[in-house]
Amino acid sequence: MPVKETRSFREVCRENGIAVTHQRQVLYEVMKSMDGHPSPEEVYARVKKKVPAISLATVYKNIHLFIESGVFQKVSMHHGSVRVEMNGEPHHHMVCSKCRKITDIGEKELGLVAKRSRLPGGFLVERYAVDAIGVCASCQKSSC
Amino acid sequence: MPVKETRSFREVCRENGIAVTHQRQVLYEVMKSMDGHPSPEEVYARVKKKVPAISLATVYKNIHLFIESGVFQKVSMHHGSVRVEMNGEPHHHMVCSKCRKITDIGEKELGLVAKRSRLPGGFLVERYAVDAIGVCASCQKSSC
DNA sequence: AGCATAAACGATAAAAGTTATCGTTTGAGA
DNA sequence: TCTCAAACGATAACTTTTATCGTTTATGCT
Repeated sequence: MPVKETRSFREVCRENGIAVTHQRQVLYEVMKSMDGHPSPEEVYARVKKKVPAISLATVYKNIHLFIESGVFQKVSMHHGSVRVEMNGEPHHHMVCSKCRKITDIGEKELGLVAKRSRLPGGFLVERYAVDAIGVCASCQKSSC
Repeated sequence: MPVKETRSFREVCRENGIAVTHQRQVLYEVMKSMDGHPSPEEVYARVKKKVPAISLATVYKNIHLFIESGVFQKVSMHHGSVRVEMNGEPHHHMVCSKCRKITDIGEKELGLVAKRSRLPGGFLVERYAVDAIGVCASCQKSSC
């Protein structure tokens, strides 16, 4: 049994002022062991094998907690609904992590990018989509 | 009334083999006139002012049609459920537009990025999330 | 260790976003 | 103008996520 891992999880909890529960710990360890970019349902299915009585709500609540605490990250700023792009010009996005606003920024203004069309594994690039994730000017001013 | 716009919409429809309906045309023009990255609900609210009887389902169906036809684009490829990132190393993603698989790629392998922490408008960058969107090796081989 | 309290849990209802169904209406080509 | 496939509106259903609430558990204090 990995004592070191256990300790680091307890430390993570202490740092963030959250309780060390059995469900939380198993969830953390299962997620750590998963490759790729699982959805909450996939995580739930895996955790359920070890803690059959766990609730999906608990999985969601703790995934959020881990993300808020910075233990894990969201792959994308999950926009909640489909967003449509009508701007035909090549550009990227500034995404505010507080208010979720998406603002266009031109390729040149962003100051990017090596334009490689082949990546390792033979992946053929059609386009790059860059999100600069941070805090917009007005959210920096407001306290909330 | 913008005859030129009307014509270009008719051409778009002809190119894609879809009918020119009143709802479709109003939807197209409203979307063209909107700044930013509206959600289907926002588009629906706007279109409803001009075509009060329009159905939300029609808005969804046509937004999909426009995206499939390449008239507009999706802002982000991975939407549907939250995806969690457990890989702590700085990296980005290769997203296959055919099979939707998301593969990690290290910052150095990608050969990217200007590390600016301030962007125009005072936007404060916390991190960059880069999606290289294209076709993965196995999808290049397969015909479908 | 025992106890009080706040936090977390499970079950489940509800909300939000999206898709499917189906009967009716409409546009495109003959 | 007529025919028929396509598109429409209404709405049910489905998926994902969040909120509610009564019960259980972890934590800090004695």
